Parts: sequence; C-alpha cells; structure tokens
Amino acid sequence: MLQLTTIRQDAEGVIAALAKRNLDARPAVEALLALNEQRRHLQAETENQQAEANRLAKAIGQLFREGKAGEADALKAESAAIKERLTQLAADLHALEEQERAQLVALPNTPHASVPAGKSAEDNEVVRTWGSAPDLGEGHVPHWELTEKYKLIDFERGVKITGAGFPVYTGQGARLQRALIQFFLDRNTAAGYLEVQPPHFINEASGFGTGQLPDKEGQMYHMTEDNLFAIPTAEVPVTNLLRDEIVPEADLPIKMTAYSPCFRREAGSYGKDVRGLNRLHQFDKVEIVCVEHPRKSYDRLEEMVAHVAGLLEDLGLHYRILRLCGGDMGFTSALTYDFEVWSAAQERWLEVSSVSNFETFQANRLMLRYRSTEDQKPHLAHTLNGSALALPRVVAALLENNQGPDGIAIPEVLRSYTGFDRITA
RNA sequence: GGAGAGGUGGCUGAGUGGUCGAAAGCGCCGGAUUGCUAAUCCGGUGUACGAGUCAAUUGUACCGAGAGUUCGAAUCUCUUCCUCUCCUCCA
Repeated sequence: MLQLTTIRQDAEGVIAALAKRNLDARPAVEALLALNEQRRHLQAETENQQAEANRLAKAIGQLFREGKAGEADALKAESAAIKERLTQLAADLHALEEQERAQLVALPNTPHASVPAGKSAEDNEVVRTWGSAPDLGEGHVPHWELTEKYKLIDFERGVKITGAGFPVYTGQGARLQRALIQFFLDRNTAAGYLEVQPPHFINEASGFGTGQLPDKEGQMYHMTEDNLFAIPTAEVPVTNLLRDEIVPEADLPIKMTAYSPCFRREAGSYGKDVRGLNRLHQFDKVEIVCVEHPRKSYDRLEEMVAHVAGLLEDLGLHYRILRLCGGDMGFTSALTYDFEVWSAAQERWLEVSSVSNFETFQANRLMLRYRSTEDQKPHLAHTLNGSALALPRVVAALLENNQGPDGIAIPEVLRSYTGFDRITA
C-alpha cells in the first residue's frame, strides 16, 4: 500500500512511476485524491461536532453535581440534536474512509528508478550471466525422465493420493530434497539470517500484510472451516512476525530465513510449463527476509542478490540475473531481481529465485515501523525478501545438467548432506 | 468437543457510568546528587488520523474487535475473535 502522504505530495511522480508498469494510474490517483480531500473535510467537521458533544456532556455532568438538574435538561436537548447530526456524519465519513482505502489498496507499488519500463518478460533486462551451458552430448533426457529412471520422484502416485502437481519424493530424490534444504539453511544462517520455522497456515490479516489479500486469494489454498490459507511462500508468515510492531532502529537490519513447503493453486497453468518439476502445487523453498532502514535497503538488496548468486555458484549452476521490467514485476515490489538457471535438457531458463525490495509498501500494510534514533518517532521500515532457494527447478537443473552415462553427479558442496556422490540406478 | 475465567499503555496491575489516555509500580529517556557499573531525588515517557506560519500548539479516536443503551462508557447490554484453567481427546 502506497503512503497517502506521498501521493498527496507528489501525485505526478506516482503516476509517472506507475506508467512503467504499463499502467495509466491517473484516473485512480485523481479519484483517490478527490476522495481524500472529501474525507479530510468531513473528518474535520465530524470531529468538531464530537468536540462540541464532549463539551456538552461535561457541562451536563458538572450541572448534575451542582444539583442543577433543570439546566442540565436543557443541555440534554441540545446534545441530542448534535448527536443526530453526528450519526449521519459518522456514517458518511466511514463510507468515505472505506472507499478511500479501497482505492489506495488497489494501487501497486511504484517501481524504483532503475526499473525499466516494459509490458512483459520480453522487456526484462539481463543484468549478469554466470557460467556456461553444459554440453550434454548424445542421449540426454529431460529431468522428468531422469526422476523416473532413478526412481527419485513418483508423480503418478502423487496424483493418486492428492492430484497433479503434488510429487512424491523417494529414495535418493527425497534425500536430495533434505540435503538442499539443509545446505541452504546452513548457508543462510552463516550469512547472519536467523533461522525460523513458521506456521504453514496464515490468517487473513497476515495475507493482507504482505499483499496476497485481497484479490489474490484465488492463488492460495483456503481452509474455509477455519478461514486459514496455506502459505504460498514463507515470506508471508515470516514478514508478518513483525506486523504491528515498532522495533528499535538499533535492531535493524532484521534478517531471517525459513524453510517451508509452499502451496499454490496455479490456476490456468498448462503445457510445458507444468511438466515435471517446472510448476507444482506444493514445493519446498528456503526463503530469506530482511527488515531494513529505508536508507540502507538497496544496499541490503544487493547483498541478498550476491548471497543468492553464491548459492547457485556453489551448486555449479549456469544462471542469469534479470532486473524485471515494470510490467513483469509483482504488485508489491519496487525492484525485483529474478534468478534463472539453465535447464540443459529442456534448453530453457527456469526461475529459481526472486529477490525484491518492497520499500514501505508491505510495511504500510503491516504497520511495521522502526523508532528512529534521529527524531525518536516511528517510521515505516523497508521489507525485502528472496528465495534462497526454491527447490524444484534447482533439482531439475541439477539432474539435467549433471547427467551422464553412469548416473547423475552430485555437486561437491552437497555431498556431505546427501551422503552419496552420484545418483545411480 | 464440555465447563469456567479473562482480555487495560513496553511490562505488572488498579479502575463497575462523568473530573480516565487512564492510578501505582517496573522499564526507558533527560537532569540533579553522593569520591567512582549501585542507591536517592526531580522531570519526561503511547499510537493513528486531522487542523496548524506544518513549528509551537491543537482536535478526534483508541482500554481485543464490532454494534447498542446513555447527555456521557474502560466501566452496562449484545455479537464476535482470542487467551488461560479444568475435563475430554491426542502426536
């Protein structure tokens, strides 16, 4: 949620920034400003009436104590008249506030100055590429054939017990999952992130805080009986840990990491995008989350990007980093870097991490603030997060890129976790 | 699932219709002082949204949330959410 003060002070700047998202926000912004002005006007009037009502109530109390019941009755009549007006005013004000908020909540975050304008993934900017595509030679196959050949994942039985997109990891496949999760967590905690094990279900308030609700409930699994949602990412519970809190500036940055399964309905996906491990309804991910001082958040973002890059390099995966264009960026983000690894058998790039700075957009929904050492007042913090990393596509790339006639080689850094050097039949 | 108790400021905890944004203590901040990491004393110490020469200041709201009674609600009523205790169940 954008800050009203920002919009009031620089509506043109906001409109210009949102244009990078391929969005003409002028009508919405102008409607919002009109509502805001009406609301403030009505609020002032309402509060004046309330002040008057308060004065009268006090006067009546005073008269009663002095035993002047007759005079008090006269004031009561006056008070009743004010109350009648006030009832209407309060109702109107409430309605305006709701409209204003709905309008405000519907606006996406303003992209950072470095974000390129653009409509789709075509317009993303390749920032950096690391490594090179392995030459697999003859006889290589995509990962969904490898997982079957080596009995790493049982997709069919996953369909039986739950449905498509819910794979069952077995044997060395299951062990590899556990190894990757532990490797990522170890690396993240070594980099100063506090390990957290969050709940896998969240309530509505949490969904609102990080921007999944309203509007995106269709992407989450919903348990209607208890009105809880299965988390689409650990970002939601972890960032919400600090909802409605004011932290001392000295506590910043707050760096947390969490493993969790992630649940996504992915309605509307089809074709090669959902083949094998490419897109699942349930997958494992290790997430990193930071809460940072506004002046330092972009340095922190770069640090996170460097950290994620280090993970991929340790795994020896050919990857590239994209700076997302305005049109491809998520609703809540101000700047997003995507990491894509090369899937050698599919011959395509697969997204394995998305690292974003949300600036105050989430914090404003979360009421997540820090108390400034400069003015001793609360200010909205900046929140950031990134995948470090999402497992399925990392696994897909590892399997495909490292396949050979005598099995699949496990990267050196993972061997102490897997307990085997090679996946064999 | 059954029965009961309760939700007050950073914390503990008073407060059952008006002088309560809310006692007191603790904590924290500033200061004073005693010959020194303590003690004592004084003062200050919430948030949101408005108004404002956006500074001093000031208005309104907030005692889990929502609605109601009343001239007036932390205090009474209703609804709802949550927590705790006991029983039941259970990894």
